[in-house]
Amino acid sequence: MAALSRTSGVSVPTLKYYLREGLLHSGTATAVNQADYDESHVRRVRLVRALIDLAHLSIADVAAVVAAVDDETMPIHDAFGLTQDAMVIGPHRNAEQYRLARALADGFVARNDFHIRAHAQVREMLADAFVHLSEWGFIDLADPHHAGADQFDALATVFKQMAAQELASVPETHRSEMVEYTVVGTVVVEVAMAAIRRMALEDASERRFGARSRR
Amino acid sequence: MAALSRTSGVSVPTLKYYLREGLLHSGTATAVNQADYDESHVRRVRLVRALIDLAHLSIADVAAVVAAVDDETMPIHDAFGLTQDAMVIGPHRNAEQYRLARALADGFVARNDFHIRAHAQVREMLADAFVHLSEWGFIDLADPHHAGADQFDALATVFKQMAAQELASVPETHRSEMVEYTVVGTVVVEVAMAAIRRMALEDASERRFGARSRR
DNA sequence: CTAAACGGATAGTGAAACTGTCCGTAAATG
DNA sequence: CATTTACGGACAGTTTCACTATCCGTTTAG
Repeated sequence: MAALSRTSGVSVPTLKYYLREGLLHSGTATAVNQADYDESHVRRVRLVRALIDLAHLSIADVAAVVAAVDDETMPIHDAFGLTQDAMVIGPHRNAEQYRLARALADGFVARNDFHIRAHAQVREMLADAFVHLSEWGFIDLADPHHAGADQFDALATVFKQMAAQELASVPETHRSEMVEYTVVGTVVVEVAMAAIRRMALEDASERRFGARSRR
Repeated sequence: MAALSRTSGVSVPTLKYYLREGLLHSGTATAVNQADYDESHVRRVRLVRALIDLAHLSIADVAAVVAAVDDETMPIHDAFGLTQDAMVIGPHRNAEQYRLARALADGFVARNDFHIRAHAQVREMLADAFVHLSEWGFIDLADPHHAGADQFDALATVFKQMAAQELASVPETHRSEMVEYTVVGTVVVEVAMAAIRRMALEDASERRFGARSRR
């Protein structure tokens, strides 16, 4: 366990805590007070830290994700869906404003032929984002063909291609490793994309407002 | 204040707490025990909740953002840069692995002609994401022309166009409103994009793995 | 043979984000 | 005019979360 702590950079007490909370499967016992941790444990700790540090998930949500990863009877696609639901950002869900946004989100899904579950939480994630966007005047909930709509549809096309490529590159190994790979891909690429977009925004801000800074 | 609480959906004690922590400017006092809150306060609470709920910022980080928003002497572009630094996700920053990733990130910035500050925290955000990506075999830190590199360069091009359009649509109003608008745009559009990408991933997962679920 | 390390159980800690209570004043109501 | 109600401000209390520290019996290396 000390070795696992060293390679993962997580303290031994914290590893024990993860063990208790079901985030980490126990090692194979070699004696009453000795256990071996292998490569799968290293990957697991990395997964947990990625979900906590990058996706800001709570311990309980991470537990839900790893439960889906570890359930060997659950097909890959179903496990992936469950993990996606656990990782959703933001619910607001008050008022009829939300219902409008939800309808807009469902329309978006249908228009772009996304094959996703009817109750996929990501629909609410998008609807919530729509609520915020409308509150600030980025979009108009009442108008399905608002200014930004084609912008989002264009993104849908780009992301569909990228996602197909990403899923195609998932190695055909053991089921749980494949689920882990897709889950990590979801959150880490998301952060990388966010970083690139923020760079583009700072660049654009420099081009539009930079001159004012240099009096 | 009760009215502000009603329209914003945030409890009165919480608003008082935000007032104490400097997240909310006080209203104009009409008497010793009476203060008026206007539209700017509603927007401010919305901004705070967006940063907390969507960007997962801590109260302290939100305070840093609103300080930049409120400092009327600070040019828009500088304020935006400060807020970007406060919103960064993820630092890892251990080992030489990180230095490699940072070099890769800087190369990416230069190659795509991003005009961003040399010490912009978003560089570390991207480098951190690169570390995670390499740990899982998505990219190879040693090889600057790894498989995913052109993928990211393509995103850079797309995001540059989107960012230019987004910044161009910032209304020419008061300085602080313009900064608020860009900050909110950063985080909310990010969530919307993440949702769309996750939809694309679930869609791709259905196409690749769905058949296995239906035995 | 002894001392350090191990795994497991349980209790404790510190920070963060609220929440509840009290108070003096002031406006609204009858 | 009297009284109830709401207000803003100060400050103490609470809850949750993510760890962290301490014991304990075993075991294994020196």
